[in-house]
Parts: sequence; structure tokens; C-alpha cells
Amino acid sequence: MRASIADIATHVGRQVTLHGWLHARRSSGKIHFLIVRDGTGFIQAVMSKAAVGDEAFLRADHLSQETSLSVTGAVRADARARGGYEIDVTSLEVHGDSHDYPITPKEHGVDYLLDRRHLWIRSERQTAILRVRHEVISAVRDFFNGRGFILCDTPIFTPAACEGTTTLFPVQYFEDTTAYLTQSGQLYNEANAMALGKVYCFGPTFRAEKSKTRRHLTEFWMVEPEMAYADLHDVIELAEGLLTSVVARVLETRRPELQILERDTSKLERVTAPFPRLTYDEAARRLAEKGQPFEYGTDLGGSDETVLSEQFDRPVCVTHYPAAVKAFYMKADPRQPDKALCVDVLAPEGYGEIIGGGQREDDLQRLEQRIRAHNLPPQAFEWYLDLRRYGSVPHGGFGMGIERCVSWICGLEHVRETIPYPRMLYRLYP
RNA sequence: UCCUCGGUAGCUCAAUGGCAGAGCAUCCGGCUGUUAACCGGAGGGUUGCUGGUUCGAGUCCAGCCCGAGGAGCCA
Repeated sequence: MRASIADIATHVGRQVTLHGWLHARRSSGKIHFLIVRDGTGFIQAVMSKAAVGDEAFLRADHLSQETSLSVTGAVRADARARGGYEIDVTSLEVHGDSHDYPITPKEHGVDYLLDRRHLWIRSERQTAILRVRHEVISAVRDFFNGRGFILCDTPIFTPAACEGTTTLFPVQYFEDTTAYLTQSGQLYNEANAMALGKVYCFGPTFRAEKSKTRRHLTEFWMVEPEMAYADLHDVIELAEGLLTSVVARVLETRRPELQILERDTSKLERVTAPFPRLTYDEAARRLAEKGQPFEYGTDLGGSDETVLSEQFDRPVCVTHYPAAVKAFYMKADPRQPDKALCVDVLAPEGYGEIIGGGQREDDLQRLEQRIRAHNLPPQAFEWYLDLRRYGSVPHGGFGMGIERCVSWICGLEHVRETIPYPRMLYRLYP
């Protein structure tokens, strides 16, 4: 009977066949310990000379790492085994051999592993991270679908800068047109929200910034909800609801993976609403109290975010940044026009900004002014201005970077491990 | 783009300006409860590249290439 390792507990006492790969092998004169993985988990298969006979035992003597094989045997609970179960092999079939597998059980450098990312993802740690990523994405979709949001994806080829502030990847679009890879679905989302009320897009995003830090990728995935008839308060509540629901789901379904990653889950248990809320001015005061060198009026830097988030045990929402440092479409606070109705959510433990968003400028004249002030080509935004010409309403939303979110939930050092094939400044292979 | 650090065996790393080394991996042998198993043996080198200083350079100097961490920018 065919079985998978994930549900091996349901097969105790029965004879099963596992289809997988040899992850590692330890051998004695008359007993082999084969660590087999099948994509759903890892298990130790025990092959004794007495049980399989001399010939079969000898053949298994030289099985090497990542040989694809099927093992058949009885499932047995065993306290000595990691995972609690073992399989006593009665027969073994090899499908494809594997010589000099480059990723050995010993340590390797990051550069070496990234050059072999297509093989690295087979490791226990990497498969655990990718399962958590899957769960985060799945929880995000369930959250929005459950709240009546319509998935309405935005284009990846775009005619011009969405925000005009960051560098874009140009691509040749037929003979004589240049298109750019999207850096945000934001503007299209606003149009979609005027059509469907509550929408979200979820796709890859591209930033040609020459960033070289543990928080940056040139290609990453972002989920962006947008709501018509919504203000900053609604946006913050939505962000809070999303994060608490995603963390709760991962804790509920991916404990074994978090354990493999040695994640301190008590820190995730504390991620419940409400999140602390600070204005930019309050944040600046806190930074000054901590002696953090910070120039009032500028955006928060990486170390500023770390100092702030360390003061709380859950994500913190920072609102009302100076309008000057934020994107042109942010609505100014009517009560203090130099501040924007925006929110950044900073993850705990120094993981920094994982969500950025706010209320959008819905007044035609003010928006035109902002476009001019940012030196953006007005003709590129005519369609966007139409949204203010034909039934403008207060609206808002945010973007959440999936990789930063997964990195935080998994407790990783670098976002590059949260995506199957990371794209970075100096890395486009494999 | 800037700052800092690094590049030596397949991998991870040692080596005061003076014989190029270890562990793991690989191959051979041993071992019936191993958990990155262990024990014995063998093979394995254009020290990133180019030039310079020196009796002598992995080591010092210059330039270049590649990578990592950080800054700026951002999710």
C-alpha cells in the first residue's frame, strides 16, 4: 500500500511503500539506517541484513545521497526515531542513482547553496520554510476571500512608474515601446475598488533598486488590498486582522515546521489585536529617548525601525509620516496637512516594515498638485485622475510583502530563503 | 553608488614572509541501534586573475574580477 511520510502514523503495524529519495545513510556491518524523504517529510528506514538477505543488503551498501527509491516495509512506532516512527525495510527499489550530490550533510556557505538553489530546496529546513510560505499565502487568500474581497489582479507590464520614486526594470515591448515591470498594483487596485468595492491583487513585484540587505529582493510577492469608502482607521484594522489571522493559521497548522526552524513560537503567540499605534511624532520622541540618531522629517531607517519594534511584543503601526517622504497618492491629514494619512506596520524582533499603506488622495485638484510636485508625467496618470473625476470616494489599502512576512514568522536571518528562487542584485541563477 | 569583510582540496576552514594542512565528502576495509554515527587506510591543490616588491609570496603592495554584510531606497 502506498503511503506518505506526513501521515505515516495512520499506518502503524501495516506494510507500506514509500516513494522518495535517500536523504542520508548510516551503515553498520549488518544494518543500514536510511533517512528517506518523500516531499511530505523525513523518516528513518531500517534495513537489517537478516531481514532482506545478503544480496539486497550489499546493494544498499553503496546507496548515495538523493538516490530516488521506493522502500517497502512495516511501520513501527519507535521512541528512538525523530518523528516517532520508523519503517522496517523488507524490499527496496532504486529508480535513479545520484553521484557526488553537491550538498552534503555538513555545512556550506550561502553563495555555494544559492548557486545550487534547485537542489538546496530539497533540504529539511528549506522544505519547512516553503511549507510555511505556502500556508501564509493560503491564509492571506482565505482572509480576504472570507471578508468579501474580490481577487482582481493588476498588470505586470506597465507603461510607466506607479510611484515614480524607485527604479524600474525596463523591458522591450514589441518594436519601439518600452514597458516596465510593475513595482506595485496600487494604482490599478484603486480603479478596481471603484468597480468592485473591496479588492485585492496578489502577484510578483519588481524593484530595480541596488539594495543589498537581508530584507531585499528584486523580485518579490506582494498582496495588496484596496477598499472603497474606507479611511485610515479601516486600513489599520484590516492590516491588524490580516496579520493576526495569518500568524494564527501558521501556529495552528505548521508547528512541526516552526520546530524544525527552531522558531520561538511564544513570540508568535503574542501577535493578537490590538497592535500598538504610534504617530510618526511619537515614534520620533521614542527614538530621541533611546538616543537613536534620527533626523526629524526623514523616513525611518532600518535601525530606527528595529529600535521602535523592540519596545513592543507585537507588530506596531506607525502613522502620520511627513507627507514629503511618502508617495504622491497618499492623502494629507486635513488636521495637519504636512502629515500623510498613512500607516507602516513594523514586525517585531527587528524584522522591520512588512506592511505599508494608507488612505489615498481622493481630491482631483490636490492629486494633480502632488503629481506636479513629484515631477511625474501628467499624461501617464490621466486614467488615474479619472477615478477622481467620476464619483471619487474616500478609499485606502496597503501592500504586504510576503517574503518579509514569512521571514519574520520563520525567524530567518534573510528573506532569500523564503522564496524558491530568490532574485537579487547579483543573483539571477538558477 | 558608498563603507566594511571575504575568495586556499568537491565542501567548511587552518597555515609568524620559509616543505600546502585538517575535518567532512569520495573510494577501500571494519562494525546490528545509528541520530551531522564511529574506527583504520587511500586518492585529491593554477592558494580568484594580472602585475610588482623579495633570495623566497597563500601571506606584503597595486589594479581588476567575484561574493557577503550594511547604508541609501523600499515591502
